[in-house]
Amino acid sequence: MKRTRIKDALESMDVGAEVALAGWVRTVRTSKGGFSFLALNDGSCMATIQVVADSALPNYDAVAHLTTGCSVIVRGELVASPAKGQRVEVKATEVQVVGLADADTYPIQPKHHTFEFLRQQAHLRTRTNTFGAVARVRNAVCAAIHEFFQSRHFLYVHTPIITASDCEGAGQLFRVTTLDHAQPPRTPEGQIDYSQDFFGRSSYLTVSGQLEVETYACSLGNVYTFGPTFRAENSNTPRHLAEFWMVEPEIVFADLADDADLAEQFLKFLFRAVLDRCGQDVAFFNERIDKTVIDTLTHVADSDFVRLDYTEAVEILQKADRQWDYPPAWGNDLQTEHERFLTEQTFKKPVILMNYPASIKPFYMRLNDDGRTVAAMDVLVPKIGEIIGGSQREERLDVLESRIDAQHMRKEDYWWYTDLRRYGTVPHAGFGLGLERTVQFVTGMANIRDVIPFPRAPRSADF
RNA sequence: UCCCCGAUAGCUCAAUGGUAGAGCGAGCGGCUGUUAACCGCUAGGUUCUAGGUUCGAGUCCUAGUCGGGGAGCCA
Repeated sequence: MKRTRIKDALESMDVGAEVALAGWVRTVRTSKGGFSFLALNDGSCMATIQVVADSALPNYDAVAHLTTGCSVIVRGELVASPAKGQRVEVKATEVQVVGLADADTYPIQPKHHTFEFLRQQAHLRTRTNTFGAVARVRNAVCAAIHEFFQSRHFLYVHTPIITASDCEGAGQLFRVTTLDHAQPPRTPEGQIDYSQDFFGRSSYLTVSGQLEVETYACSLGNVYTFGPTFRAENSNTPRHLAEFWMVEPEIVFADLADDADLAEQFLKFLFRAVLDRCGQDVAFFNERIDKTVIDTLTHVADSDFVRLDYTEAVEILQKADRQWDYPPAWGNDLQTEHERFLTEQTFKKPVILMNYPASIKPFYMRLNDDGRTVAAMDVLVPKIGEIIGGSQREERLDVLESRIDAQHMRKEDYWWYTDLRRYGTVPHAGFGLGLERTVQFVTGMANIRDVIPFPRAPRSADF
């Protein structure tokens, strides 16, 4: 059948049009006067369309007993609504009941549910206003990510999900193995012999596509990866997942300032795209979830990001008139309370913090001329905190190798990575943007587990 | 992993150590061009689990499980 999207019927079709709607019943209001009102949703938009079914329908008795969650196909005429609340409604000439939903057991009721409850019903929660809206916004963000980079001629690169490099330095890794856990092969020393494993060595799920994507950047120009990422950290917070999606652009013949400019343009593009294309959904979030979302998004999209050296930030924090749980000190990483103070109190807009102490950052970040800081950059936004982490990469072979040594890593594991510096090295830079944190920011959703379809977190891998 | 808080009807929540309730949802009836409609009636409970204190525990104590918030790690 050729379906009429409810969004089209509501927004752009003329009275008198014949429509064929298909979707799920949200609420039913039956009058004993011989007609029923069905509120129908098909996911194409936030709104439901009102279907008027009367007793002239041959199966009217069944229609009048529809309940929340039933699926139906409705054919009829789009007519002007005589009552307040909607421009148009559908006068049904046929209501085909496709699937019933037993009201005694169907978990989604036309009432408020907590997000904690709906997380246990993740397969059905997209039938609610909130999760339908989250899904549409997430889709819009993903489309905008590709648009932004494609329109700037960045090459989309698929970096591997499974990686054999066992020390990328970005957190705990999930091991990938086909060995028998009960009886793993052992080396003469009694260690598990991973040389007999599937890949002939230890392998893991990736924590970042950055090192691999640098190889494409250093031959094909500006590139980006966009895919799933895995961290085995025991993080139990509303901002962390064990499986999440990350966007990682890499730009060549570019330095940290170029990187920061790209990050700012990128975020503004994404926020503007959501405001322009998901108006109904964002309006819903602004009304029901976080009353500041639209103001914040608009403000961020229209204002210049602050650029601030780590060293200056520490000075600002030390002079601030407030008590810290952790007093700021040069050489320590900034605490969440510090980051939020800078972006929410001091500047009231996104802040790009740059040039962190080398001792607290990974080996691949470029050492600055002062010898004690690296060309790192974090973009901080209100409420979420760090949404982007990036850096200019160390392109000088000797400096890179000494940094690898200093962090007690094995140079031979990075032979291909250092080759990029050995042959035709170029200055380059990049960053990582957490997709879910971005969706959190634009929707105001407080818990990251509610902006990904099936969240994976410690002790939580249902569905 | 650490700190704090929580777990009672399908859902959202009440209940001084003394007979476990309400709203919503569901079923039935009434009413109505209705808007998460409205009115009435009915059904619906191992108060997370295991111990303990007490004449008596949803309530107090101990341990555990699960969930939420904060912190750390980070995107």
